Amino acid sequence: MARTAAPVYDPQAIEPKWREAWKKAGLFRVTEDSSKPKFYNLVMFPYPSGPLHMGHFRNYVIGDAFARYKVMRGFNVLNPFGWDAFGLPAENAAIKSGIPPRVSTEGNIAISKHELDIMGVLYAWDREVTTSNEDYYRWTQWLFLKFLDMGIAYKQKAWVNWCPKDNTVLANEQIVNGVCWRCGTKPTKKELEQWFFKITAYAQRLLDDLNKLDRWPERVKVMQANWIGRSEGAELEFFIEHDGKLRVFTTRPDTVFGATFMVLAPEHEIVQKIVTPEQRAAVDAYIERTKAETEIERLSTEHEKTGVFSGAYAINPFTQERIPIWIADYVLATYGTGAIMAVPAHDSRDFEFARRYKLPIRRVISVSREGANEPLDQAFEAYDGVLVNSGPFSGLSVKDGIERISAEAERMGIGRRTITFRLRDWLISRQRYWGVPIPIIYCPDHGIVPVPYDQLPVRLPDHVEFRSDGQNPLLHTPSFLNTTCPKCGKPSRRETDTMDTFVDSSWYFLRYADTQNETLPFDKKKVDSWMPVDQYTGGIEHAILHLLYSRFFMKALYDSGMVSVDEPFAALFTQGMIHRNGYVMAKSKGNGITPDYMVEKYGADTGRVYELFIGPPDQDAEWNDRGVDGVARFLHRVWRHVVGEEDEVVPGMAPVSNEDLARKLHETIEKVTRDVEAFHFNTAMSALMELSNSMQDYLQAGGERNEAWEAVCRDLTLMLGPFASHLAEELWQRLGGEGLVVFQPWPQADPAILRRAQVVVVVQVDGKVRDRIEMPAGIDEAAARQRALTGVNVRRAIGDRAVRRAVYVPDRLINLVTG
RNA sequence: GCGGGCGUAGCCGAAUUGGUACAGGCGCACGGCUUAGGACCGUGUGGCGUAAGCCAUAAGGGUUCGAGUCCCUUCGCCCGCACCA
Repeated sequence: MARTAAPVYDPQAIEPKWREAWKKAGLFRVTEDSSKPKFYNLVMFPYPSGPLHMGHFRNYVIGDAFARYKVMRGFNVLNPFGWDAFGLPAENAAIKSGIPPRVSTEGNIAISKHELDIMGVLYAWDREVTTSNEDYYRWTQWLFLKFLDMGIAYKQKAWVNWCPKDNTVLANEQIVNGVCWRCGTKPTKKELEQWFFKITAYAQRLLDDLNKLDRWPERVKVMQANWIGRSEGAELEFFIEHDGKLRVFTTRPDTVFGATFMVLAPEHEIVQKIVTPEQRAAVDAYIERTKAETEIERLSTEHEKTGVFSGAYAINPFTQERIPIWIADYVLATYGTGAIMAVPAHDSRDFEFARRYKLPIRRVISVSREGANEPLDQAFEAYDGVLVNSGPFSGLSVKDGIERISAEAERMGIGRRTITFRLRDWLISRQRYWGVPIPIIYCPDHGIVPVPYDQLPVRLPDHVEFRSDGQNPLLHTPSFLNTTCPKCGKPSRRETDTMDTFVDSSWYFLRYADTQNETLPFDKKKVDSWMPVDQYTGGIEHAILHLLYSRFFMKALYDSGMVSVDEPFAALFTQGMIHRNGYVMAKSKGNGITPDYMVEKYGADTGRVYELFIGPPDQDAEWNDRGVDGVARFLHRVWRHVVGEEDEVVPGMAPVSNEDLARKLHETIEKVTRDVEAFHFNTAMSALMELSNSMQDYLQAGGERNEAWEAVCRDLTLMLGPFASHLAEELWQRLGGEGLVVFQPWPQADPAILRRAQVVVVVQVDGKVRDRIEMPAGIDEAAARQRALTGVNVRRAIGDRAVRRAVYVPDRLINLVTG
């Protein structure tokens, strides 16, 4: 038992030098003119909040491992990183502490960078993008002006969601479960002049092109489709008695004969015009009441439907009946036309409302013509019925009824078929300081004047006074506020609103292609050579917001001719979150494991491999401190096998041949390759552990550390390259390998070695396993059957019955059927 | 309510196309090494049974030579949307 003084695995001693080596070798420093095929690998860039924990690192480790793997597979890999650096936390901190956002943000970036570095997560740092830097946000402003030119940026007075805590407006997408996505406060309503992007102009394309995204998770596409919310139907006009008309949107024009009243949203502008003197007091009181209600209360399905009669009547254009016009907050001002025709018999909400206010309910759809006048105890909403009580249309199917009544409304000049989307235009104004200034000037003579392109950027002043009342400091910064009109030179005022930070993140992946450009946001050729992103990895929380906005940007830029593809992300992977002690790992929960702790206790590689091994990457996973120990043991064992010289022989072990070990190696190469391509990193790590176990068996059975063994060591080392990257480099060097692992070709499985001479065929009798017999590979059915019948167990299981037939799966299984 | 997904050892989880259920890790047991160790190294580990074998993938049924995988019913859990006319 020779005990030589082989060095032990000491991660802290070896890791720093390999990080230096990668940087020195220019890992991920790329240009677009390469003979290799391009691969754009991207992880969602973060808001720089300072210290990172291992929960954050799942994303970065997956991205880093995949990028390194693709380099080894011979791709020219663009693997950039940056910082989504504008945003409220820095500004709120400034109000509390007085530290300017630019200072705290830069500090946080430095801290985060350090943590990425010590974990061996490396990027094309020469392409780093920081959205709060002038050389980035001037181009965000440039794109705003471009959108203005294209007519897809506009300013409008609107009732908007206002977060009283953050003191700013919110886009519809930023209200999650009825509360502010950032701070959880219930938003209120305010009527303000605001800037919008016309994302609704792209609704149909955003919906249709989801079909192109065959490498996106189904659930993300479903969420986006639901969010876009396309509805086919018709707009119909109802005359208001005495004066005017009312347009409604309905998906069920076939039920128009059952419209027994109308409902307006309280905010509908016609309300004030039609309300009668007798009802005025009641209507005003009702509107006041609904204003006081929060969005969450009003939108709840449990919320009992309330309303008030306006005093006015409309005429149902098909029945000529006088029907009352009500005002109720279950109708939303922002969807459709803000008004509906109520068909209580066939809409559960109208039904509930009619019951409460004793309004007539008339059935116009029935399963058959006979059941026409049976009373209903709930709305009949099904599409499989026939029209009844509908004049000349009675007897038609719902489908035909929709067609014919829509056509008739068009002929009468009171309606048209139309499509409505749930998606609203994107409200981008924010009444806050730490964001991209909207490049607009208000001139007393010329009104809204865009800042000319060549006068960009509109600089965000660093020295402002933060106010405890939360008001935008820009309003109180004369040097920013006061300017002159670009058209006439008169004293004018700047727009003080800044842009939603989701604007910044809607195009950062394009800037990575051309970060140094000083004349344009990006050069078309450079962007075209990298886009689309081949693999995008990030959190599911961006399923709608960021991913929808970026798709919109890409389509708008495609239309402007600035880019040649109209979908930004060809493949999307959304990783699950890491929990610990029952909670999502988070600084605020105090359950975070820091990279510094991991590096100090185990080394970066153990942390990297554990992040990959912890479970299926698309699912949430529980951090288990003992599981980390298991991974550490695995890496130590690999070291012992590859570097060590100790004798590991255990008496009595069955010998493992070099051939068997080589086959295991090539099976592993095949499996790890397939798993990594499919993002099954957990099973890829398992496969590497299995190979290590086989190497252990080989040594314990007295296998020599011969040339064949060394070949196994080399390929295992290469396969560890993307994952336990530092360890792999060290092993590679000790094995006498040339250059860096990350620049070696990924090992290839050799079919000749994979091929077995002998295979174990499972023998079943009537579907139950009775034997396993070694047979020559490629054996035909007749021969396999003959051999299968030789087994004692098999013969006993068959007994005196006859084998009626056999099902043979070549080289794997034969099932003898007696029944 | 609508839409999507899931249910496998004590725990996290494996299982191309329907073809040996439970790979890998944790935990546990035993052994080694140690003054000692909850460290490290090794061996074993679904249940019942002396064994042959039988039973096991939420529950029940179906299709099939064969079902964790496909179909139906029920139960449970998770996620998304939720008065969108």
